[in-house]
Amino acid sequence: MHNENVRSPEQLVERFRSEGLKITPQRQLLFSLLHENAEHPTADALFTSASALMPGISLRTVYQTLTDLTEMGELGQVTFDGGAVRFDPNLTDHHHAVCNECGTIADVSIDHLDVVSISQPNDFSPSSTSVVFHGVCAKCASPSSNLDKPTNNQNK
Amino acid sequence: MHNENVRSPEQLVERFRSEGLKITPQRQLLFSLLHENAEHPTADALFTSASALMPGISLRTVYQTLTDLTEMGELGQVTFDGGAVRFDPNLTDHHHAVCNECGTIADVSIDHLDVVSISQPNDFSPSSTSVVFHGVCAKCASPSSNLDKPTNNQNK
DNA sequence: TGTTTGTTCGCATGATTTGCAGATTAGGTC
DNA sequence: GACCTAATCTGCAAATCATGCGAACAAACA
Ligand SMILES: [Mn+2]
Ligand SMILES: [Mn+2]
Ligand SMILES: [Zn+2]
Ligand SMILES: [Zn+2]
Repeated sequence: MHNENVRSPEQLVERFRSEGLKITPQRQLLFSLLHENAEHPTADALFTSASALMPGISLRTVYQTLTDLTEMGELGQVTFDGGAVRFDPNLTDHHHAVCNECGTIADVSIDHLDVVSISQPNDFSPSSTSVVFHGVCAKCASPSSNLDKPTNNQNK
Repeated sequence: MHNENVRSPEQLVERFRSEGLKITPQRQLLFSLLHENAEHPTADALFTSASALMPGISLRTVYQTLTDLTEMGELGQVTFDGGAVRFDPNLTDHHHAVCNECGTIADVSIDHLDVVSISQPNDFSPSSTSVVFHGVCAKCASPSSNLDKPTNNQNK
């Protein structure tokens, strides 16, 4: 059982405590909202979710905590097409597929070898490579499941 | 001699004329500034260049013209890491290499990439795939040519 | 030269994110 | 439990990038 991607709220509490940082209700709430969250939420989306559970929480605090986590390497950031920054609890090396219809962003794991074989632009030493697929996700493509198809395209 | 990438100022003038659009000095200036421009400039960078040659030109007009060209399919747009939109006269299918040192953005020909072989995320039908390399460009990497090394990292 | 209609320009506004400072509180000490 | 203090939270200002809007302007044409 490997866990290169966990970051449970408990682990984050542990990390914060070990760094001498305080465990506040706001932080704990955000830890839980991020836990196993594969939606690549924006700061504002997390603020909305958080506000429902903790009325009065400040958007500034959400940004602050997300920035802290990012600087600690406990959270990833991605942006697509100039939209707002999206936060990604998935710290594994992976890529993304953005659906033009519903706006969902799915993780795409690519075998390391494949990417390496591709990363060879002349005169350039890439330290990282990101691949973004734009298209239509399975849910939006299947003509049958048109009933529960999400239509909230959350792109900019 | 093929020219899948030209868009000379003259051609754009022709295109605009054929669409019943007017040929203004502002538009002509921007056409020339974009011609064979491989710098992936932002709207503001183009505004600065344009202002030097045509004092009084409005940033609003620059945005307007760039948007028009984009909607006409005569200009591409790319964004990196949440920075400002960059405009790309290179309409061929290609990718980009961003230098962490000097911020330059180089085109990466798709010939070097076998993207098709990699474009197979499960349950997803990609209509386009973009690859971005982050790293150090040849100029910044070579220990010899440290003299004329550009240091203007224009990232956000 | 005059008319028409698209264009330019300046400013307001929207969206996202960060800076700042005072109010608040977590966590340790007695 | 009361107290202290540094860290944190919060509200608001401000920076950046981009777009909406309307009045002034000018390209195209008769
Ligand atoms: Mn992801
Ligand atoms: Mn390019
Ligand atoms: Zn979809
Ligand atoms: Zn460089």
